[in-house]
Amino acid sequence: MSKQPRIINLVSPSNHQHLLLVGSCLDRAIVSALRETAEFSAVVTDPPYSSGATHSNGRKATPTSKYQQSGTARQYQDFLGDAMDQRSWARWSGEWLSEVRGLCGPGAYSMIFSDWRQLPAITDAMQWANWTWRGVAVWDKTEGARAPNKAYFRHQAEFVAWGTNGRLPPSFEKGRPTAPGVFRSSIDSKKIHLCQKPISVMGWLLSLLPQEAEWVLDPFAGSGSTILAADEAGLSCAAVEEHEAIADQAIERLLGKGFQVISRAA
Amino acid sequence: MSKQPRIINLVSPSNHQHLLLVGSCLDRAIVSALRETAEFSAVVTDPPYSSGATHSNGRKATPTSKYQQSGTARQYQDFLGDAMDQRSWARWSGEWLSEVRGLCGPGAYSMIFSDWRQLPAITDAMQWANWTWRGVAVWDKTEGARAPNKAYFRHQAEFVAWGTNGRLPPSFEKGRPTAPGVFRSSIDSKKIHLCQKPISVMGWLLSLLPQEAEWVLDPFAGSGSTILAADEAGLSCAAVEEHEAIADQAIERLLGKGFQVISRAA
DNA sequence: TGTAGGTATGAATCCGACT
DNA sequence: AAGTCGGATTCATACCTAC
Repeated sequence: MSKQPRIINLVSPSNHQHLLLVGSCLDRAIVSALRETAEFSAVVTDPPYSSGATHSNGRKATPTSKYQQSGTARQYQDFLGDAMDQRSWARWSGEWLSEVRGLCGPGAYSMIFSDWRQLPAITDAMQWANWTWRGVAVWDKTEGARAPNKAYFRHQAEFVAWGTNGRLPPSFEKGRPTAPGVFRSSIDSKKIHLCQKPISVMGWLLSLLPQEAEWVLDPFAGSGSTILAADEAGLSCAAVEEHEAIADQAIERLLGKGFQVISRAA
Repeated sequence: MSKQPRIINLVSPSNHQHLLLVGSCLDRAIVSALRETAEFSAVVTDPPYSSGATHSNGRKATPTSKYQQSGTARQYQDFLGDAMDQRSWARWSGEWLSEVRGLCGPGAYSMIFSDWRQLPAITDAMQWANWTWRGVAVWDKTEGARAPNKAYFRHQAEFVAWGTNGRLPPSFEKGRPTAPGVFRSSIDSKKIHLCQKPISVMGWLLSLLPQEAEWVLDPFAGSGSTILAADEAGLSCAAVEEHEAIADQAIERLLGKGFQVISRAA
């Protein structure tokens, strides 16, 4: 990993600052750049799942061939970190969860997407990394999910393991609505990333944050949905993406929404 | 445990046979009575969760003091098996899951309710007991259920870890609709058991079974919702309940629905 | 039969006081 | 000091009663 990571400084039409860092969230230079940025109020992210490994060729396949149905025209960039076995994945998850917790203030939230298969591993990893695990929220993808088999319940949900860095954040406004534990939203039909989350889903997660929250961290940025949702919620977001080509796609998406690049380092 | 467990033989208005066995599903006499009954097509159950909060209430002895909000007037029977720590609970779950698998035919389903906290433990236990874990279905209790904390996502879902005894059941009818992975249904307002599941929810689970299925097993019967749902689905159900008083409440409920006792053993 | 208003409820959770 | 106990909190919903 380079000593001087590529860092793109962005400003949104509504005048919030955001950061895109190209590299690994476990890289020392990235971590110190993040530490200089802010004390984060939340980690909201969708890590690579490394799932689907009942058969060995499921594990060997690249993500796009594994997760896309045959005949799908759209091509996605393969993303990194998806070929580990489950134990390595849990261990690796514990490491980045621990690393990002060090960048968070007390009472900060972590909200980590997971499919059903990795849910036990991610909740273990959260606890190893000293987050207080507090629940599992559900994104119901509704009709968009396909059934592999009539003998199956449709895998139409994704899960969000969530917790806090120690005690809960102290202050909450009166009259604030409570956040639902199940959120229904179909998958975006126009995606630039295989696992792209709808902005409404990311917005639902961010709705839990207290009013004082300022900065949100997404160590696996992908197409940048967290940045867009954070911006809508009046928050700033630092997003890390390891894959150059995916980071470029994210920047393109943000520029298309009227974001402007203020500076690039390295 | 007695050598001669109490066994109640019931017949429903639609003329299906059901069995209620009073005792533990790990008791030898109960297990051999079940073995003589049938080869089961599914295990559908809602075991005691032995769950609880991060704080002191979690260690309180009785389910009603743990799981009911303070200040509620409604009274329920406390049930057994809810005071284990997490390691014992996982181990115990593995044992009964293994025991009941021995009573099932190839391709039989297991569908086990869990709250968010025990979900990783129950999926581990399923796998230890040699069930093939195939997914997590979600019962969305809708807006009605809530924990009064604004810093929380509402704990409005219960989860169903499900799998099969080896390969999937072979034959499925053409044109059969697929079963949803998320099912919305509010809690029954008139419950006789603290954890009573709506019959519609149990019916959703049973809708996955192949047409040839005949007998369903519920090792933690509680108020007998599985029996009622099985009867509606044209299945027979053998239900085991350890707590005498709760078994009596279940019988009363079934008699109220027009079920008749044909015979009682012991 | 329909509508409006009142009330009890939730497989909790937190905090602080007490032993 | 660590463990235990008691009471406050929360709001959308379903159900009941009154009209």
